[in-house]
Amino acid sequence: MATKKTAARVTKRTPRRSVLSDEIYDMIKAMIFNHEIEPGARVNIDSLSVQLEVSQTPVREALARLESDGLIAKEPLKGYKATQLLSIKELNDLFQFRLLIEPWAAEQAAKLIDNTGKTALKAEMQSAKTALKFAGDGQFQALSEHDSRFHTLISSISGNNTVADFYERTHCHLHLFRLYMANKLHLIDGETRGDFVQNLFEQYYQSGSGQLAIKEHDAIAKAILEQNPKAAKTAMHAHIESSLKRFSPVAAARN
Amino acid sequence: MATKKTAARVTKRTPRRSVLSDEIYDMIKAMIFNHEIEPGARVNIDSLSVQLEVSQTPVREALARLESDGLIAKEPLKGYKATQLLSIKELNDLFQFRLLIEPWAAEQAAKLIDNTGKTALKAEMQSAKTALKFAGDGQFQALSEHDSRFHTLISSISGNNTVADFYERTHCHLHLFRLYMANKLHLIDGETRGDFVQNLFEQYYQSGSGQLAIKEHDAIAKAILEQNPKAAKTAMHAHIESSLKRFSPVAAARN
DNA sequence: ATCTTGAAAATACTATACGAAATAGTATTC
DNA sequence: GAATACTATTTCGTATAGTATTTTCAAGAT
Repeated sequence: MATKKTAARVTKRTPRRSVLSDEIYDMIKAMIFNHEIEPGARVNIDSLSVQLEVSQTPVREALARLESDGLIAKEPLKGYKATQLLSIKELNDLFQFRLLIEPWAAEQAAKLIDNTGKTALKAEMQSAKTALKFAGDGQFQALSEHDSRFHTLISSISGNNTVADFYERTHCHLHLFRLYMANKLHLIDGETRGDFVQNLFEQYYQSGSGQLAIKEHDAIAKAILEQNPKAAKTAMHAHIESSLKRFSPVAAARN
Repeated sequence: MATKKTAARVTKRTPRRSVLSDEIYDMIKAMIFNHEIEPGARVNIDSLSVQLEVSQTPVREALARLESDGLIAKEPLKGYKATQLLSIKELNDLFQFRLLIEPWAAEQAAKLIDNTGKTALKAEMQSAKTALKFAGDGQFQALSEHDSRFHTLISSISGNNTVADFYERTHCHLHLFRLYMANKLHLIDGETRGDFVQNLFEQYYQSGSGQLAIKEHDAIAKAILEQNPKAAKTAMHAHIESSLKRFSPVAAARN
């Protein structure tokens, strides 16, 4: 009988990856990320649960969390809808917030980094460079993902979990990626300001600023690895300001 | 016609206070706030729904939101439990974070405040003083609520909604109040270190530091009302550091 | 023609019951 | 005494039904 039970257990379906509602949360977030759910679009619980082939319960929990993340908004008795793209002011506010915490985080990271951290930081920079060489069409996405990991890594090395946590909660790379995608999609739709937008991206992200961002990351990483707090702080500050300058025209094109 | 419509709406049963799950969210948060749900205690969906006399659905949504607020932790397949009290490190991290954003917010507030803001700020200071005169037993709670409103107000006057939002999400007054209450309750339970704790609170919160905090608030409010950004920034910085000093021994007593 | 209005349809919200699966605790076997 | 098997409890997800509210839209009133 023991054998029988064991056999039964072996044949049993995979032991359950995690909690379904967490997976649904990630899935919906991804849908927002890549415009499967467009900014401002209504999010219907029923159709989502049908689409994802789960019941409403996990969908509801996921949406509740996404709401408190500020990624979707709830209007009582009217339902959820994806939040709009960042306005110019919101973009500025967000980057001002980042300017308050991230330069400090970089400074701390330079002070406190250990060998594990150094290895991780070097690895991230290395993998980013090789990935960006081949990314091709998905280059901006690859850049965005690297950017997210890079900043997350530094804030975690800072040793202050509260700061690291709040950086995460900005979901800034998600917001920036949505801005990028929104313009890109308009381009595909063949809007007349296509040339402007096209120029913007080719110039800023794929050839120009993509490389520029990596250069800025290099400067930050270098300062941290050399344990030079002042330099790390300045480099991070410069990077965030420079990044804001790159994104402002994109947001402006939509406001 | 318009009249008729209005009439019909009036006779109709109350248009529904809001969404139940929002109310439940507030209720559970309040239960955490005042130790009806103790730190680390398990939170059972079923019993909560029975206790609050609602079904499980709104409880689930509320708990999902509370989790992303960091007030409740979820262990997959084991359920929810209230988070522990802040450790010394967490307290330090939290206050470091506040030091990064709140002095800046005070500075901005001093630059940008308008008449509406001035009126609100004066009113808050005034009502706090009168409330604290009469509060008696609930003095610390009154102080805590004033503190929360005061800092929220300033961060909102700063004009940066992202910063204001993230200040809110620290739930710092809730965490501090829990620390306070935890010690207070132990006192009631008659623990032997009662004298120590008693002394701590009588000295720091009810007579001493309660007044001190108000004095510090006064200095901040004055600087902002006089539109002196530099002074506002330094005053806020000093206040947060001083506040941390007041709470550290409390947290230390529990770690 | 514009504006109400009011029913039908769609959707959000809540309640409830059930089942599958995992955890935790207890008993049993070797 | 340790590994195993069994039981109880609890979480997690599903399904479904019913109510409340918003939305839609076409007929009727101004």
